[in-house]
Amino acid sequence: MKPPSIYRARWRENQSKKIVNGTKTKAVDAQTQPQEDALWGVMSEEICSRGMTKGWRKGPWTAEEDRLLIEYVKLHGEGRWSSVASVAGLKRNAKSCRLRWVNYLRPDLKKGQITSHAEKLILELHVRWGNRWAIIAKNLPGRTYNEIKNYWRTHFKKKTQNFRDKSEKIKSRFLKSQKFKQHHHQQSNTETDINSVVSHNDKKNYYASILNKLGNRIASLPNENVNKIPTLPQGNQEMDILYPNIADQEQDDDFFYSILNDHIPVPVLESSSNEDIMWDGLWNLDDFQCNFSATTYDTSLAIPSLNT
DNA sequence: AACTTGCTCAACCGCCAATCC
DNA sequence: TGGATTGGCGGTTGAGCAAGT
Repeated sequence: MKPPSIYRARWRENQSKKIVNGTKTKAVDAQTQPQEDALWGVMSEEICSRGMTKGWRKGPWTAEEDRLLIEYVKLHGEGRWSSVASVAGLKRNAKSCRLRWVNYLRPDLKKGQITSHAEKLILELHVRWGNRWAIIAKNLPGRTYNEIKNYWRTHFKKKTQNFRDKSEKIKSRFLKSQKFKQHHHQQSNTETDINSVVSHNDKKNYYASILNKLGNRIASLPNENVNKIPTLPQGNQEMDILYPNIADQEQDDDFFYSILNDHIPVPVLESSSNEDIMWDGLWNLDDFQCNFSATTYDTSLAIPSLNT
C-alpha cells in the first residue's frame, strides 16, 4: 500500500495555487493536518482497493512521479508500461507513463528551440508524409512527434490557413466580377465593359510580368515542370477573362497568388489524399523538394469557366 | 488594473494494429 | 481461433503565460 503522500502533496499544491490566485480556500495548519492525513489515508486505500484499472491519477506530473518513472526505466528498460504502476508505485496508467517518458523524460531529448534547419526539414518531410508525425520525428533525432506536431500547428497551420482563405477570397471576388460583367452585358449591349478601359497591351504586359514572377518562383522545380508554365494568351477575349480589376497592391498580390495556384501542378504524393497536403505543399515552394508526378499541365485550368 | 486574446505545449482521448493468452 | 491486452499514433484539449487593449 502506497502512503497517501502523493495525493496529499498534489492536493496541497493545488490549494496553494488557489491561494496565490486569490481564491478563498481552506488553510492547512497544525490543527487540521492530522485529520487531513487520516482522510488522505482512507482515500488512497479506497483508490487502491478498487483495483489498478480505476483511480488513476491524471493531470501534470509531479517531480516525485518523474523520479519514480525514471528509476523504473533505469531498472526495467522501456516497453513494459503495463507493469509500471505496480512496480514503481505510480498511480498512473500505462499510457500516461509511456507518454511522459517518450515526450518528456527520455534522456536523449533535445530541449529548446527548433532550429531553422530542423524547421526546413519538418516542412520537407510534411510535404512527403503529411501528418504522419511519428515518421517525421524519426528523421529529427531528439525531437518527439508530439513536439513536432505542436510546432507544426502553431507555426505553419496558420500560414496554410491564411493562404487557403486568400484563395477562397480571390475565387469569390472573381466570380462576383464575372457576374457583374454578365449583368452589364445583359443590361446593355452597347455599354462599355469595365475591363475595356485597360488596353490590350497593358493586359499583355501585366500578364507577362505575372508569368515572369511565376517563372522565378518555380526556378527550383524540376526542369520538366518549368515547361508547364502556360503560354501567353493570344486573343482579347481570353485576356479579358484572365485579367481582373486590379485596384490596389493587395489585389495585385491576390491575383498573383491565384495565378500561382492555378498554374503550378499539384504534386501527387504517396498516401496524400487530403486537401491539407495539397495546400501545404503549395504555399512554400522554396522548400519544395519532392518529386512531381508526370502529369502534363492542363491549360484549361488557367481559365476559370464563366459558367461556374 | 482588469480583462481579452493568442500562443505554447503537456497531457488526454479514441482508434487501430500487433501481440498475448 | 478469438477475445483481451498492450503499445503506438494522430487529433484535440486546456492550463499557464505573455502581450495587447
